[in-house]
Amino acid sequence: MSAGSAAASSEPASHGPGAPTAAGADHLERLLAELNSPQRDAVTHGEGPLLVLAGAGSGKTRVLTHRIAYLLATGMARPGEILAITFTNKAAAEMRERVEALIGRAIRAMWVTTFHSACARMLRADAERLGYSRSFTIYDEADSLRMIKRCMEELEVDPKRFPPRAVRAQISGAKNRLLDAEAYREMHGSVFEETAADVYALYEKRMLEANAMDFDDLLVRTVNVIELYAEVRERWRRSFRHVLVDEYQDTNRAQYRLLQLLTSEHGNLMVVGDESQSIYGFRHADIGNILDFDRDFPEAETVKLEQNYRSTQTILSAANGIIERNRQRIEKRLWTAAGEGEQVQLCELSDEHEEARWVAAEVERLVDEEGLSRSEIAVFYRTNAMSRVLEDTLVRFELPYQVIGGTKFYERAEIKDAVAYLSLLVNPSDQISFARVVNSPRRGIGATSQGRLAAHANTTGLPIWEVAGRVEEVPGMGAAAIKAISRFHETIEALRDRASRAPVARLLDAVLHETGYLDALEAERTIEAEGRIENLQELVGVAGEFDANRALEGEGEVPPLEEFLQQIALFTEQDKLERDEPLVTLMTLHNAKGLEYDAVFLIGCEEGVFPHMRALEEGGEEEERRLCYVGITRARRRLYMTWARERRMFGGRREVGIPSRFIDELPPDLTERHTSAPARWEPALSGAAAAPPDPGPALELQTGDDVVHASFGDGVVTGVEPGGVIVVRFAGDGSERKLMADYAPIRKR
DNA sequence: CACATCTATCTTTTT
DNA sequence: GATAGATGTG
Repeated sequence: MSAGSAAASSEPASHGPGAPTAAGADHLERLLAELNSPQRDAVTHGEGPLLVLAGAGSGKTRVLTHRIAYLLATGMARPGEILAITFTNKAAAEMRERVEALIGRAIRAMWVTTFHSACARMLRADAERLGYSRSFTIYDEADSLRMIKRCMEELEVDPKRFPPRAVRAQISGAKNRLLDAEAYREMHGSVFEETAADVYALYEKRMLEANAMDFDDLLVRTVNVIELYAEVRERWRRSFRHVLVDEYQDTNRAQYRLLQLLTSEHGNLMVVGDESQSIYGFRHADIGNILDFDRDFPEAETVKLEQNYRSTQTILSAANGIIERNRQRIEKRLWTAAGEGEQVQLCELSDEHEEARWVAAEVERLVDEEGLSRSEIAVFYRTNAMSRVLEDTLVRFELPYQVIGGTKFYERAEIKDAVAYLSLLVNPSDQISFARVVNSPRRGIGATSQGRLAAHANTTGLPIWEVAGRVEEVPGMGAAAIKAISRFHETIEALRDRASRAPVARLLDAVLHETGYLDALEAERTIEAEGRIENLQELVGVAGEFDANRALEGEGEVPPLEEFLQQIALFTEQDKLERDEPLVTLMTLHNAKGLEYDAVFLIGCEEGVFPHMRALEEGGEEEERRLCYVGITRARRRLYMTWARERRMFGGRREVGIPSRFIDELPPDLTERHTSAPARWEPALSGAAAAPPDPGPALELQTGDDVVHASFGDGVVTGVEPGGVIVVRFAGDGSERKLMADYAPIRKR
């Protein structure tokens, strides 16, 4: 602790490590002793750009945290001069904690955040230069899509011919390449792209009027303001003399540009990443950023971390075997000092239900017989929809679990409503939030009246809230609507009066009561409404926590409500990952990045599912393979990969499952195959090229077939009913029973 | 204007 | 099998 404060109070050195004090030297030695040789090279790097190619599990967080501690301990940087960027808020919090543990004290002045949070924070200071107010609202994807639909309506674009989602994808893509509407228009020429350009132009106009930014805007506007204003540029460059970026392989062009703008003078940019784990290309992440780092920053030094501290050699060899097939990569081979470990278990099941049961049974076995904690077991799948069957099964097995991702807390209607109320208090121009809450609960302000309000706002250029304040002036507005809107306006105005002073939790509570929102829910008297009320209470709880933290840390410059809204707008699901209770964790492969578990199940390894058909169509085979690599390398000791011979997609169609190409790409001697037989799992030949296809799914039974039941003995099928139910009369006691053909322990004679 | 019912389409992955 | 949009009814 003494070393840390001594270093911090010294002046930042403009050169490499100076002569530390005796205590400092001791501290430094301890800091470096915990590292292997390439890790130490990275941590003790002097000034200038540095690329750390960190294979999975090679200790990249360790390198980052030690590097920061090193910068502080040597006096190369003061805490306020460091900007460290991570992928999720959770990763950021963890990194801050670990750095603080290393240097032995809290360091509030240091920025450790995500790209989006950092940008939001910078924009709070400078958005006014771009015509936004500092209290701009952050629109999530659903909000921004709503705005796009509105713009399309206004331009009379047929949403059947031009799906709003596709238009939004175009706009988002353009922004990520830092193209504004005009630049985009010049580069594209099809009818669709022309239309997208029109929508894009109007969208930008309406977003500015609404004082709102989408996720892409946060990055783009930050780049804009830094490019346009020399004083802003200078301010941030001076602030961030050392910039460190985690998961660099997932950065896009806008983020790259931002880093370039911030660091081009001093060149103190350290990026850590693994091109083999670049899995956000669909969101315009550019793997070229990491592949071409040494070209973009010619004086860059490169360090490769290949020793893995997480997994068994078998798991690493499996991962290497897969990723080797990619062309877009930098040669890198993971190795470990740990032993070989267990073979990779491959299992073919008849359908997704059997797959889920098999996974559940194996989880149970791992817990009961191998002594694993449930919290050390995870199941990964390609798409969120695949969690459903699994969840049903885990419930039946009474295995406590948590799902990360999927329908998120902050996407629930009631939560979005509550947040929209708060947004409207802060930002009266916010059209989308206005539209969301104006008639929720029902106030008799329907589509017609809302349309009139919006139209009047658009034609006069007045903020929607102004217009609502003078409804009488809106042409065509009926008397009842005028009254309802005026009342609504008064309610919100009264709440706004308190907004700047009151703690967020109390304000939210007042909002929910005084707008009649809670009353309406309570009046519903349904279980669903009760759940909603509970969710809202949880949100009040979140706000209370926020208030408490704020009181603890002292007030910032930003009003509490604004800060709260910004924080939850950029909150992600990973952030709430629970590690205390022993729960089996279910999530998509994308969510799995950066995590590790003793045992990992990768389900749905079928062509078309994983690799996903649409990804393949878009030429993303290599990215799918990287996704597989990410999944495999999450496992410490045990890895299971399963596929189903048949799977029901979107509630009906049966799809025939062919084992994923990734299964075939695994080195055969590392694997052990199992195939579902009607009753049991028999290990097949180890590493056999392909298990002989089993007699198909459930046995096909007809009336008159003779069957044997494990406990009831011989019987005859007397009926076949829909839903896989068969009726069997048993010879033993003459009883007739209904059985599930798929699940009952029966076989044909 | 609110609510119920029907339908088409959907599923990648998310800061 | 869920949801959003369209259509119909009171």
